[in-house]
Amino acid sequence: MTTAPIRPSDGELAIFRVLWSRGPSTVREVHTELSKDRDMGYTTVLKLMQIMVEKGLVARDERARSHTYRPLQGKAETQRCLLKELLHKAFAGSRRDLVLQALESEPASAEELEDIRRMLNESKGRTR
Amino acid sequence: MTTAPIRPSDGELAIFRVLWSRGPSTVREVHTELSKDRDMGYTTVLKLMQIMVEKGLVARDERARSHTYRPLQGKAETQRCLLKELLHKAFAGSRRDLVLQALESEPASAEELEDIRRMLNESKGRTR
DNA sequence: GACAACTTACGAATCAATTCGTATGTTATC
DNA sequence: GATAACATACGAATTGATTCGTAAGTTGTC
Repeated sequence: MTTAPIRPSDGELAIFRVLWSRGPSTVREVHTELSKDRDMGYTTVLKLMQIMVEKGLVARDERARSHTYRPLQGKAETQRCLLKELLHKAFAGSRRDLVLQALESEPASAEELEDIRRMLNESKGRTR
Repeated sequence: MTTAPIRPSDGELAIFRVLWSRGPSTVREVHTELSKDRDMGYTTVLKLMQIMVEKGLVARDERARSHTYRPLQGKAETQRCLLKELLHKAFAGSRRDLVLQALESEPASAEELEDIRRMLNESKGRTR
């Protein structure tokens, strides 16, 4: 991908979440999935996904009657984009502070902390 | 602080940043500070800070002609709030993924990585 | 006291995101 | 082929954040 990732809105992000986990999906499938969390109309999801096509966030396959949508931005890519934004807006660019608060943001399980510690130590030396 | 932190908007966050670093400040002081980054009118900042008073984000001391504003939410508190939100919206609650992407979001200096690693190892066992 | 400089208050325009109703077209089934 | 079920298209209302112009009050200086 040559273009920089675009910061999706909250609604768009919710749709991305579904597309990332399910793979290419129809509006109905996405709507069904999202309905588990919050209550929203079918056409609301449809409209959002149409807008995402316009913005180039997703591609639409119109061959079938029910169009299929597929994400044009990767998950990791988008996550980094959002994190970078927050890093600058709320942490004055200090990754250290961000990680610190991330670990205190909610009670972390011992395993989770250990997992992160391990991951970090394994990447020793892998500085870009 | 008994009340849960409120998620500030981008503009509000920019003002918080100034108040956190300068301490209680007047609108003029905040405006001067923010003007270094982007161009915005004085009354824009004033209005924003007035809204923040209404929302209970800042307290206003009206004794002097130029009112003085002081943040009612702490920095760490607010950062955790924002991170928690992003954690759920974009990382499906996986702190591990969040930390991972945070470290790859931009080239991290060797010292920075080392610093984070140290911090993490020192907190060994401090699971809440 | 008149004037310049500064302050707050506040209404209103703008913009993006979100939401949904309604219109319209397609498919399948009887 | 009529009907029900389901699809897309699209206009429009709503909401929240942001922006700023203008009015009106206060202060200090000549």
